[in-house]
Amino acid sequence: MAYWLFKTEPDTFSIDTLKQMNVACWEGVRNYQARNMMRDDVKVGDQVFIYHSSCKDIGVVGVAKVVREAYPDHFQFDPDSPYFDPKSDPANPRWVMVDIEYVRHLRLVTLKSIKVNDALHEMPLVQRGNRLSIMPVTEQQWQEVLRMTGQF
DNA sequence: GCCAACGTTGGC
DNA sequence: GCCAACGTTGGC
Repeated sequence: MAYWLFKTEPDTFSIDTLKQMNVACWEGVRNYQARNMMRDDVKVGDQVFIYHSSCKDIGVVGVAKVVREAYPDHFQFDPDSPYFDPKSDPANPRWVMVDIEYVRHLRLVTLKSIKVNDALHEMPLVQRGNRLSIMPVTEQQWQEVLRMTGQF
């Protein structure tokens, strides 16, 4: 079982929305590196940190788990969707999504606190210029973030 | 709102 | 294949 971190802007989709829906598809990833990880490496049962970006309280806010592996993201074919990609061929879809299920909220672990934690300085999240919306998390990093919540 | 960093696009 | 222009991300 692997660990991941998924970024989301809470104004668009938050951990609270995920809790309400219980299971949600993770649509709208339009970056090849992130897509390749979703397509090849994200497996049912993997655990996911939900991270809020571009907002007041930036950081890790909860946990989800993967319940369905990569399948075509249908929003790429919807001209009314912000995720529409006119260059994607329906016979060979360019973008995929996975489904995740809500597990729990966490006490906010801020980006600021992650940045100053030596045990976490190798997380792609805090590496210079990183903009990946989906990234792997090691077992040690996962445990350290959970520890930082003070809940475990 | 600003802007640094980075990915993508398209002309050549 | 190069690279300048452009668009996006995302913290501040």
